[in-house]
Amino acid sequence: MTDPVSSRRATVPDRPTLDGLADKWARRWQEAQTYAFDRSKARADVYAIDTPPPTVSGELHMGHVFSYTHTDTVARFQRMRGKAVFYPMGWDDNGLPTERRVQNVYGVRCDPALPYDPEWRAPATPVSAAARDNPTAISRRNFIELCERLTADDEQAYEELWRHLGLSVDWSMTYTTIGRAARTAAQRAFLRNLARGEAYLAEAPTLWDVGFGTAVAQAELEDRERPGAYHTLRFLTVDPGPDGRQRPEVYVDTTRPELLPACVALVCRPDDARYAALVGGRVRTPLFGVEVPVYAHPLADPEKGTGIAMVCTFGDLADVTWWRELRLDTRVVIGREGRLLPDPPPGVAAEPYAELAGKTVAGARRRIIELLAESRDLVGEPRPITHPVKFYERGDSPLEIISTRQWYIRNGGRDASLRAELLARGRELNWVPGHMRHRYEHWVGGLTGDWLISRQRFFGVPIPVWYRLDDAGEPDRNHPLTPDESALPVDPSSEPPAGFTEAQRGQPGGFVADPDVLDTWATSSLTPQIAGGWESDADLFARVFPMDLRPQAHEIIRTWLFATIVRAHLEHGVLPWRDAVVAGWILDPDRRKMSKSKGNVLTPMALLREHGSDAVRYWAASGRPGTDLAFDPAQIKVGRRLATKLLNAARFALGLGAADAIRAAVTEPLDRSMLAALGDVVATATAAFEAYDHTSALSAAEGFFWPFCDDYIELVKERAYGEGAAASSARAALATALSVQLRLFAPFLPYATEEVWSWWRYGSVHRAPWPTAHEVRSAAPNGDPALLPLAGAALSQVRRAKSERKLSMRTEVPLAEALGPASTLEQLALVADDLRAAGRIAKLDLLPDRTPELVVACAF
RNA sequence: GGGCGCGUAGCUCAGUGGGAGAGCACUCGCCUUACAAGCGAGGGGUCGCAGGUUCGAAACCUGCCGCGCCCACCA
Repeated sequence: MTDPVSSRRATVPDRPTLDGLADKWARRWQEAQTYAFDRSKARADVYAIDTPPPTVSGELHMGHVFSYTHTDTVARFQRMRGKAVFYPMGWDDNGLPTERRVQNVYGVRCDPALPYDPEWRAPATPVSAAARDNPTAISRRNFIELCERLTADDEQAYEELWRHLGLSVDWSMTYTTIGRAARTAAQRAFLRNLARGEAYLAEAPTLWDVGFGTAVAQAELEDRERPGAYHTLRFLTVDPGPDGRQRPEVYVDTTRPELLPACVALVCRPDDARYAALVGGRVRTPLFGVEVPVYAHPLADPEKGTGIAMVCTFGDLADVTWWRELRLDTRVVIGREGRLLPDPPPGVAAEPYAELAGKTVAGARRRIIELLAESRDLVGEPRPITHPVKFYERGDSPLEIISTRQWYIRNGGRDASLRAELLARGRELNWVPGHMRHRYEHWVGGLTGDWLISRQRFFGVPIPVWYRLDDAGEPDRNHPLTPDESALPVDPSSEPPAGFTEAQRGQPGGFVADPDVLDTWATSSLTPQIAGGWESDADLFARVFPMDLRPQAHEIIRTWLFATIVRAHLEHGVLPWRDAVVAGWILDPDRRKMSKSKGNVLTPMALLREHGSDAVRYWAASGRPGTDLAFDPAQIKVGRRLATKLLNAARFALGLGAADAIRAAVTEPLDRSMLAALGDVVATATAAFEAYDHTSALSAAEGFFWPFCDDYIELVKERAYGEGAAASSARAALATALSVQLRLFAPFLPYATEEVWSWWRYGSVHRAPWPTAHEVRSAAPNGDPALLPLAGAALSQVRRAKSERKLSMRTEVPLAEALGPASTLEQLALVADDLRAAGRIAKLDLLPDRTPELVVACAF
């Protein structure tokens, strides 16, 4: 039997249409719980997906549609193969993107010093640009309420889009990264890291975003090309030595003259003869007259500027390296607001510094250039350059480096053995495509420090820690107070630690809360644990963890993928998943990365409504993992054509009575040939899906389907109309082919296939078993796959004869002669009746000939 | 500066040692009772360039050119 499900009389619409299918089936799938995870299945029978929770930042774009469709095709394939597919959705609503959006939409800023105002109401509509520039200060709690309100609206819209697109998600398992489960998991994991010594608190130079007022991590940096200028400053040597052995002055190029009061040394390369005599001596900074040492260090680049660098605390990461390795002094001048501090650092005279105090970096730079020019310590004119400047990837102003106290998690950045373990995890992971592994290797190999996880922000998971205050009111940061895991999640800023009362907050002998929140990656690095019920649903966790698949974008290998591996390695000692499939970009038709600002009219929902979800999914599925894909409306139209064709071909086959004939014997050579070829297609598509090559699976199915329609159906049409064994053979083959092809297309075109399935089958095609080559071949044993292409080629020649004479295809051919090798003609004889019927050939002669290939000559 | 990937028809892309392909676009036809939102036929490429390996290279090796992405220490 080809199908265990008993067939029923087909009920086929007269004019099938794609319109309205998404609304109809999305609702029915929800009602029928078609995609519900069956948690009675054991781990071996589960396929678990660690879905990327999209950032809740206003709108999903076509890039999301692209990559989430890929994952959905995999989920549907695995489900049809009999796996219980664990496919939750998450929303990443925690963190800076949400805060920024709240600030912009409502024209507010958070001031944690303000009291909560329960009467305060946000503007009902997005505010003007002017209001954004002069934001209203509101309390932390008011601010968080706005974050929650805005993300709730967005998440509803996101879900609607995903449902319309047809993602086969189990929506009962949805999580958010600010939700209770995520806060609990993030705090629990942090506390365990702390208990094992993997999390620690340290005071150190930190990358600092002035705009957001928070520290950021190495993984969140990006370089941007910015205009700058070299300023040549004149330093005087303190002691030129006997006979002026050393030069009396030295010229130093800097792009940041405003950091002159923070200068702590000059550095040149050890082998640089120009400055060799200076090394070990001291020079005096211009304007401030501070004596600083001159050192040699291999990091100095003789090609840059004058070849000798001014080291400041801190202008860039090289300064940090020199400061640490050369044990330099610390002279801090830049504060957390990005302005020069009111007081000069130790050893710097108050008088010229007062000219700079309180100014922004840019303002201080303008003023110090004037001062240096007046004192003739600025040599020549500033020379404009363009150079890469470090930014927080979501920030608007260049990062500063400020010494602050922060929490870190060990990630191998300072620990060779942990780094080696994490590199080994990367090699253990199955990367698709394989070359994406390099991104991981290089990132982990190039780490310069541990993972900074604390953020001086508001809408995030609070760091679950308090500090005891001594009698002088000073916090004891060496012995943080932690909650019991059973108390999680906690908000230390509104709950006291065990053994204290709220009245003791901030009092000597009492306690104080750590004011910071966790970086959003410190939560989203736990998505397998959050979604899988870690420590809250042990039964579920055992069935889904470690997961099978992590689908994600390549630009967050260094963040999300790496951080997730770090957390699972530290907590569970395993990889969090077996396979990582990395999606490519969506490009504009002009080959540039598609940007939200340019995406204007291309909102996903508008495209889904205009072309239909199956059509958009078809376009998305034409991109393979790791490969960029141009947005192409023409491809969407092709997808729509395919889905429409599927409806019409099915309508035709079922109209012939194929549904009732599905169990009849397939006896005719052409029918057996078609099914033999289809068996090969099934084998190809299955192997492709197993290798996450959904594109090849689709093209195999599609490559079969069009000739099936244009040649096979045309060839058997006349026979299938008739009576007897030959007719029922055609109808049975049509029914089997339809059933198999619907299932092959189901992962890509879930709506059209489900619609057709509903005309004649029971249940959902998405719960039907994935076809097997064995199933198809046993329905029609010993088929010769070559017959159908041969018959198709012969028919094509007849069609060409008519086309060249500008005749209708229904024109009768009085006589056709088929010439070719005897063996070919023997094969053709097996399908000659079908060929005559389809070509409207009155008389067909088969004439053995020395022509190497079949030639069909038509006489009219 | 380092790494990774890409370069095949006008466009979007398959093809990894033996016939240069698909879809779209284009041209010419066809009311053909599943589908005119359809069908049939056709034209179109020195496979980025130059060497090498091989009986044979779009494919393998080397170099170069161009494009993209990721990373990199702001003097």
